[in-house]
Amino acid sequence: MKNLRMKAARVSKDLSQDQLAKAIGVSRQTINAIEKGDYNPTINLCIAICKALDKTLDELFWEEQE
Amino acid sequence: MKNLRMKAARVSKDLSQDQLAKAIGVSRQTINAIEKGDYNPTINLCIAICKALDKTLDELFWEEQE
DNA sequence: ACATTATGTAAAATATATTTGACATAATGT
DNA sequence: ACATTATGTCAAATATATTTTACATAATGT
Repeated sequence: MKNLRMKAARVSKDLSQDQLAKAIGVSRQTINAIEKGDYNPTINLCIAICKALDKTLDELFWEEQE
Repeated sequence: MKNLRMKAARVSKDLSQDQLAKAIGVSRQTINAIEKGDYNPTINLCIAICKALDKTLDELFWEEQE
């Protein structure tokens, strides 16, 4: 299950995976893996991603909301 | 930083740390550590906790909301 | 056509989340 | 006073998140 909401939020901020990774302080592969799915990041990393993208946990990581 | 919101949600469901742990399929120590704070659980575990307690990620793990 | 940036992916190493087993104490009920 | 449940905490072991290095390909611009 890809995380398309996260990818959309990143792209709408005009950030590459690499730029987002550096802004947060993790590797590009980690960002790539989270967007790709089948990954289980830590909550602190999710929170850092949310802050960088101006979103909340529910908006990016809670289950499909319509 | 203790997670008092999670503890409150658990207590209001009349669940012990041990009962919640078993319901989710993790160890009691993990639940204890998360409530105690200074812990960095994975997002999947957070989601499992939220579901067990009928809460969302923002309600239990997003920063202090007033 | 060439160079550059962005993305997808893999294997080995490292950091850290989680478990297991154990012990101590507080709280509650009988 | 005793038994039982709930919680707090620790150390060693195990599982897994994350990094590092590396290579391949798609997309874009010149």
